[in-house]
Amino acid sequence: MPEERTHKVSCTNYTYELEVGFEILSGKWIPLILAHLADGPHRFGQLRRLMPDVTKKMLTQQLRNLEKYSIVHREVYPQVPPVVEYSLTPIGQKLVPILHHVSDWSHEYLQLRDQLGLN
Amino acid sequence: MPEERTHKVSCTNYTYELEVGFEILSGKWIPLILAHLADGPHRFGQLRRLMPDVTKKMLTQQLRNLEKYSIVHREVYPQVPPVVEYSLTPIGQKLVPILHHVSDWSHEYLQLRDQLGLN
DNA sequence: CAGTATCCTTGTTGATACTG
DNA sequence: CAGTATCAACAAGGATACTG
Repeated sequence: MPEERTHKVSCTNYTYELEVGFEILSGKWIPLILAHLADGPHRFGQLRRLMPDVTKKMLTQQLRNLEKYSIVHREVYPQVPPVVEYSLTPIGQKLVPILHHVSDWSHEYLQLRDQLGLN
Repeated sequence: MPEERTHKVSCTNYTYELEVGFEILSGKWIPLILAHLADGPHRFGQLRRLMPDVTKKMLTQQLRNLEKYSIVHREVYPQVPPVVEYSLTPIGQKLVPILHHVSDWSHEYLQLRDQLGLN
């Protein structure tokens, strides 16, 4: 149980930080990429096989964004053919519990909708 | 401390639920709207004043989406002029801790970037 | 293997004017 | 007050071909 918040949730810092977080997390494949990297470091080709619907272009683009934000580390082993390994940075690791919470919430949400016979 | 997960995070159900959650949360003004509704029910005009950068069209559109997903309840009081009040549903309430976590994470993230002198 | 480059389609957001 | 309707602008994503 987290400690009670005494300030209104919509104070300026709070909403600014909220938007920062969601901006980093926004992107069609970002949560999926993070979920896979949460299992450990992966090579580019491994990620591609885990996410067959994502084109190389999009996978590269979103990984580069995550790298720019220091969420993901990109390690290049200069070999021929090249080997590139992606992994979560320490601050990236700290996003993982949030992914769990979202997944848990969705689970409950989907169950509720089933119960009510919606959709 | 949440209990240890024994399954790989990227198993099918997990990733599906992850995407459901993030789909509901996606939309430029969604987190902000939810943050304000977390403080209690608000009328349309109140929300507008709290979010002056959001056009009426976008505010309506995103509120209607949240209503469609049963995250938000829309109560119309048939008066002239009309009064419409928006509030979080029970399952919508359960999203609030996730917003807190994202904001907390961002706070830590921004501090770290400051420390490292990045950006 | 791990990308880039280019072009194109689609989805999202915004500006503005109008309404019960 | 709480919206709609219409159109325009822009951003995000995808298909395909090429490369060190």
